[in-house]
Amino acid sequence: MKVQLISMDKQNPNANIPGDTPMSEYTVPETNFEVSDFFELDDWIEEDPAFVESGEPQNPGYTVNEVANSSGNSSVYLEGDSSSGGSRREKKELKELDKVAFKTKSEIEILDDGFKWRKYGKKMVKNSPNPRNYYKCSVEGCTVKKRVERDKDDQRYVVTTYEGIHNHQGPQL
DNA sequence: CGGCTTTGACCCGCGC
DNA sequence: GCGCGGGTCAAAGCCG
Repeated sequence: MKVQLISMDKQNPNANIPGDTPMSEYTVPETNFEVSDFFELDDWIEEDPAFVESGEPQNPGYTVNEVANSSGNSSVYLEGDSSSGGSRREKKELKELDKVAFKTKSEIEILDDGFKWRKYGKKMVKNSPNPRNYYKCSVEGCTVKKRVERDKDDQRYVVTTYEGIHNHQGPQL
């Protein structure tokens, strides 16, 4: 599983919205923003062959996933079961999930990335004095998850980790 | 009233 | 086998 760290610091002027950059570390001049503002995810990675080959259904998914996919392993997240009785056991279906972490300098950790999230858990982690929050895309059928926590070293930063692939285009409908 | 938070309990994998 | 760490569930409350 891969984790990409993208740090954004308004101090750095040489910011550039990725267009075809290697996505390792970007610096975006921002103050208070919305991820969706500078994240032209759609054209950030557009048609990643690997992504396409992974047999994704309808969707272009979200960059986040594509980024991860380009890392080499495609992942198919099957929650397997939308019927009743589904339980956590279903999860074994999961392959390796791709993850992408964003590190953002921000006061608030609820950055609006255009999707509607439903929080489903909070946890205090050992290596950090800060809690970690768990969110899930509230679109039916979409199993994308997101985790948000403050950087333990720099509380000014917020680390957001996306996991999974959206099975729908834009934000919730 | 319906959807989302909250929060403690529960579950699971892993290391000892 | 047990305990710990981390992730998830779900009941109840909150808020629009």
